[in-house]
Amino acid sequence: MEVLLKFKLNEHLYLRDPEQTAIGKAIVSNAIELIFEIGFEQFTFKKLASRINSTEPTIYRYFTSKYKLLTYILNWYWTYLEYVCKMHLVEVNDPTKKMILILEIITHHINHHTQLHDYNLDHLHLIVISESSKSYLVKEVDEINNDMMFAPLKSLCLFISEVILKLEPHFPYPRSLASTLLETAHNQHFFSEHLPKLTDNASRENHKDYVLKYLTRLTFYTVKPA
Amino acid sequence: MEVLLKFKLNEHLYLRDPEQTAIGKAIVSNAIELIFEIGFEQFTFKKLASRINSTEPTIYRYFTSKYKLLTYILNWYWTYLEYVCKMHLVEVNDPTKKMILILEIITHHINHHTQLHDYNLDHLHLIVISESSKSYLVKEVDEINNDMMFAPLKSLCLFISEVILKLEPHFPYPRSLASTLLETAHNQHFFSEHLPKLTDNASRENHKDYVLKYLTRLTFYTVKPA
DNA sequence: ATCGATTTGTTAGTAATACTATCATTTGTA
DNA sequence: TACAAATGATAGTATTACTAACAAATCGAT
Repeated sequence: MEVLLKFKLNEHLYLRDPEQTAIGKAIVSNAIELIFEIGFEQFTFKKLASRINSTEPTIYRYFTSKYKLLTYILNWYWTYLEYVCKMHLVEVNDPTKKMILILEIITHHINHHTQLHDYNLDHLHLIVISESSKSYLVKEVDEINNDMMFAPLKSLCLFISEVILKLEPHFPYPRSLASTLLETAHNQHFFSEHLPKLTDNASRENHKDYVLKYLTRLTFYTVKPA
Repeated sequence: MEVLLKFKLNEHLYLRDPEQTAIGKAIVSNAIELIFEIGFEQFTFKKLASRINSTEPTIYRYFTSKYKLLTYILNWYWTYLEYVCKMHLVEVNDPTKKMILILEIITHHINHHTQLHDYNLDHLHLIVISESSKSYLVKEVDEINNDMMFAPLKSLCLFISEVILKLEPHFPYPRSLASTLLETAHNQHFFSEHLPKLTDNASRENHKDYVLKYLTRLTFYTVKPA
């Protein structure tokens, strides 16, 4: 039996569902690799087309723009992350242990690289770190949001906030802390790697370990009552 | 006597110093307005040129690209913010009061809109919220950093980290907390306004007040010893 | 007030980007 | 085998991100 993770994502994200065809899957997985290699600004459909031995119009038949494709990839990631969190937390009862697991998952300490999918998760993680904010930091954010295109991120955030509330039922900022942890996981990793003066990681390495320790302090001190 | 704030910024940021000429100042102040109005993605030198009744080549004689111009604007902002922090903190001795003032300044609660400069600070604040991460979340971050183009942000971060250490001398993450506070001030403001499900501000308004309260909790709980 | 240097304006041009249209070909499916 | 759907090939447009070349305006020092 072959098990394969497939997430049916919001239909506004694509014209043709890329999960349904070989070329669609090639578009997404090669987009991840290409954005990883050259960054989102340099990434074009023309370059992607030539990488998969296809043509621009074919890619446009799946995605209307590179922003939509990026948002699709990010939505896949958020959906995947929530799935992994739920998998790991299902048999854990202690809220503290739950929270630690969540921090380990969002900093990519837990090996969730089972081959249940077609994408390179290490590269995807680095894309999320560098590019995820570009999907919502745009003038069109409200229309995009109306089309539910950030639903997976909101859902993950809600899930984490519920664990935070189990930890401390009267904590007044569970959602903000959840979104802060997700965002901070990204920017502290990026800073640790590229702008280390903005962090306290003097080692110039072990970015994931550093971020996990910092987030652990941030979380458990912030939530506990005075 | 006329007092005017002028910051001499890193020379790698421009070809010709925009503070030195009327057209240079027009480029920067109108760039702030135009980016505020249409966002950085839609912003072009051509549109900016027509807004100041000039031409593209003139702007290119000051800035080599719109990214450099954005980085210039952000550097002006970080330099300005550190200046304002130092102004307000100079006669305050209590570290807790210092820290509260810093949080008020970075969330734009303190009226630092004295007309000592040519720029619209409210618009600049909103640009910083939406666009600042785009200056460093690029593939060229390491070369840009080598040219000291993030020095003002690092300097501000260091300044805040020193106040954090006065609050709690053995706190192990003063720089990370400082950079987290700056980044979180932006993204929670943005979320509160555009993606409120990622926050606990149900009011759909008073974003600055909400962010200040949240950051206050985050800061003082995180730094204090267990 | 004049000369020379610097800055700006004008015009034009290029390569690349972000698409779209059209039609031929291939493929998968009933 | 036939038909629809997907893909490929080709071409084209408007815009963007620049650069070149030269003329006009301005500014500073004498």
